[in-house]
Parts: sequence; C-alpha cells; structure tokens
Amino acid sequence: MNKALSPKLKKFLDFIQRFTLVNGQSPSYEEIMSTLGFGSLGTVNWYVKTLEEKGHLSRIKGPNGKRALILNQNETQTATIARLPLLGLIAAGEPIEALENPEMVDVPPSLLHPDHYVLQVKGNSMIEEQIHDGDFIVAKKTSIARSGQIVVAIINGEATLKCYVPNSHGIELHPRNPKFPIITVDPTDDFRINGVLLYSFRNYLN
Amino acid sequence: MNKALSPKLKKFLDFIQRFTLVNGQSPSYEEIMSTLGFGSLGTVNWYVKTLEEKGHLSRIKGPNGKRALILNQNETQTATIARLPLLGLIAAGEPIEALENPEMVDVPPSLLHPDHYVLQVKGNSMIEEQIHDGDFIVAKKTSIARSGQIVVAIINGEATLKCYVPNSHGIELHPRNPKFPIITVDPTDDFRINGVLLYSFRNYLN
DNA sequence: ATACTTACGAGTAACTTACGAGTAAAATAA
DNA sequence: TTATTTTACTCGTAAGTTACTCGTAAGTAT
Repeated sequence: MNKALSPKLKKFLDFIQRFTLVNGQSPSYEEIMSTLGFGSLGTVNWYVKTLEEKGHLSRIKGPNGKRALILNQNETQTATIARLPLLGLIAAGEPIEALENPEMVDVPPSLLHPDHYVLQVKGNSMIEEQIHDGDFIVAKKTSIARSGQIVVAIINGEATLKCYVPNSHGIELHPRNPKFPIITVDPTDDFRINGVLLYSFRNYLN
Repeated sequence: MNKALSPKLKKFLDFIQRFTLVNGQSPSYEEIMSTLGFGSLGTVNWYVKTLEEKGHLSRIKGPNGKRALILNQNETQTATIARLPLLGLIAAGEPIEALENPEMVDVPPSLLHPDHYVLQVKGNSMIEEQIHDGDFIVAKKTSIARSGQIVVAIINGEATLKCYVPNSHGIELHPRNPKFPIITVDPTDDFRINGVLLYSFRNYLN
C-alpha cells in the first residue's frame, strides 16, 4: 500500500466504490470511461493497472474477469459506507435547485439503489407535510406513482411534496396535515412526477 | 464461495427462492425457462451448473433429482446490514415505554455504535421539536451533555426532548421552536439525561 | 409413458487486455 | 537560462476471453 494518491486516482477509486455500492456490481471499463469522461478504454486500463500495482484495487475473478474490480479496504477505512447522492435543494413552490457537485450522504443500506436520490429541504414551506428546514428526503426516481404514495411532483415548474390520489375527475394532491387544502391538478397544468418519497431524516450532529 | 454474482445470476437465484416459497416445491427447468424468458433448457442448465459451482445452489436429491434445487442459505443477507435496537416508545410527558423484544431497525452505517439506540415517537407531543407521530429517533446513551445538544431527558419520570442549556442559575431546556416555553429545571426535580439526540427519520414505505 | 434432468456443440455480444504512440507539466541536468 | 528527461496521464484499436444464449438429443426416475 503505497504513498498518497493523486486526486485523479482517488476520484477513480471513489467512483468504483460508489458504483459498486449502489449498483451491486462493479462498473465495466466502458461505463467508467463514459461516466468519468475519458475518451478511450486505454485510459481506463491505465488507471486500473496503476491502482492495482499500488495495491488499492484487485480483480476478484482473476485475469479477464468481467466487472470484477474491488477495492482493497485498507483497515483504516471506516465501516461499510452506504451513501446516495445529494442531488439538490427542494422548497415547495420553487423549482428544484440542482447541485453541480453532488456530495454523498449516509443512508441506511437498505435504501441503496441506482434510482434513489436525496434532496435537502430548504425553508419551512413543507411543514404541512411535517418536513422542516434542513431535513433530507430520500426518493425513488419514477414518473408513475400509486395512490397513497407521497410524490415529489412538479406543477408548472414548481416543486411540491404531496400524497398522490388519482380519481375519476383527475389527480388530487393531499397534504399529510388535513388542515391544509387539497390541490386539484388542472388538465392544463404541466404536471410531472419526479419520484416517490421513501424516507426522510434529520441530522443533529455537527 | 464466490460472492460477486452478476445481476442475472442473482435474478435466477431470487426466482428459485420465491417460487419455492410460494409453491412449496422448486420449479422445473421448463418452468424456469418460460418464466424467466429463456429460449432453451440449455440456458437453464447453464445457470444451475454455474450457481452450483459457485456454491449458491444445491440439488437436494442427488443427480437427476426432480424439482430438487435449493439455495444454500449461507450468507443470505442482501446488502450490508446496519441496524440498531428499537428500545421503546417515547412521548413527551410520559415515561418511556420499553419494548420487551426490541426489533432491529435500519440506520445509516455511520450511526452504528454500541451506545446508540432507537426510540419511536408516539403521538404528537413533540411537534415543538418538529418530531411527529411515528418518527424514529437515534440517540447516544450518556448521562452528560454539552450545551446546545438535544437531550432525551427524564424529569420526575416524564420523558422530554429538548435543547440542553446549563447556566449559572441551573439547567434550562429550550424547545427547537421558539414559540414554545423554556423549561427551567428546579433543583428539587428528579432530572436525568438519558441520551443525546443524533438523528431522526421517518419511513414512507408500505 | 411421462415428466423431468443432463450433456454437448456452437454462437454472439459484452467485456478486458495488450500495444503503440502522444502530450503537457514538473523535475533534473547542462 | 536552456536543454533533457521523467512523470502522469491520454488516445485508438485489435485481439483475446468470458458471460450468457440457443437447439437438440440422450439420460433417468416414477
């Protein structure tokens, strides 16, 4: 296990770790290439060989093993990590604000999935859903929902978080707190479902 | 025991498990073929042989046994597990209600620690802390706290969740929502800190 | 007979690896 | 200061390997 890794090497290693964690299998050279923005498989191969020589990477299936890259956990490493990307900030009535460099946030391992993502709530515009400023929500990316699920929806460009209730007249969005009004989606509205809510959490650490 | 199964192998294994569970017997090769969309028994056979070699599948009736596939329940675990015990139910103004058989709940791996535990919130007595009915809280067991931390405290046998602020006059407990009153702990009160709040979450699945 | 399992040969797409060459920046020698 | 070498990457492609697929025929237990 050699000296310090260059930022590029480290980024490469990080990507493999995250991809494997989220997708359940390690990425192919081609997937690495396109995600990391390389123009050639040769480049990917150079990284793999370099990291293998330095002892940070191994092939689990011997030579020519497909999707067989794993990182060597140097014992100093923290416990298993389970993280999802923090894609943006959400506030009711405003567009979702995407983050350029999504950081990764810890979540329960059972929530790991390629289609899951995290948003942080900005402001108290969602107290009717009992979600507060600074809270995080985990959602599953999908454009369809079942009745009763809480959806991350965009109506005319404005984000909202409500319980999805389709009926014969159209679509209704119910707040969790019955004191607030039910929204009825007009057929002329631009209505899109962004995902369904799975989990929300708040961190009290500093 | 080769761990890295490809998604297809995994799906195959999953199907056998589910089928056996539902039907009480394992599927025939032909049933596997049609359900999983293969065009040939050879393909099914290839999967069985491969999974057997990797140690994930066994034939319970020896060679040529009919409907004799079973999974080796070695490390049936899906992903990494990260769980803490759900010790009890908490409601402001009442004693903490301990659970006899604490079940385990999923948490982010970064929260794993022997001194950490989970409580579920009962009722809406903690909305002043922006914690709602059914929410879960993760706390660290300790009897001391630093100023500014949110503590799980017991005053005269009644549970409360507040921000701990000691000063020259004694101990004050501030709610997160400033509209609610500050509690000043009387020296004659039986005041104990049960733990400090680390994390709270809510699950929207089911 | 019937209901299955097993063996074998062959094909294809997905994937890894080897090789040869190039560049810009930093380190070293002149 | 300039010339040179080394370092840390980058590119394109051909060739090799594996993962998975197919079809069919022969085997085996009730």
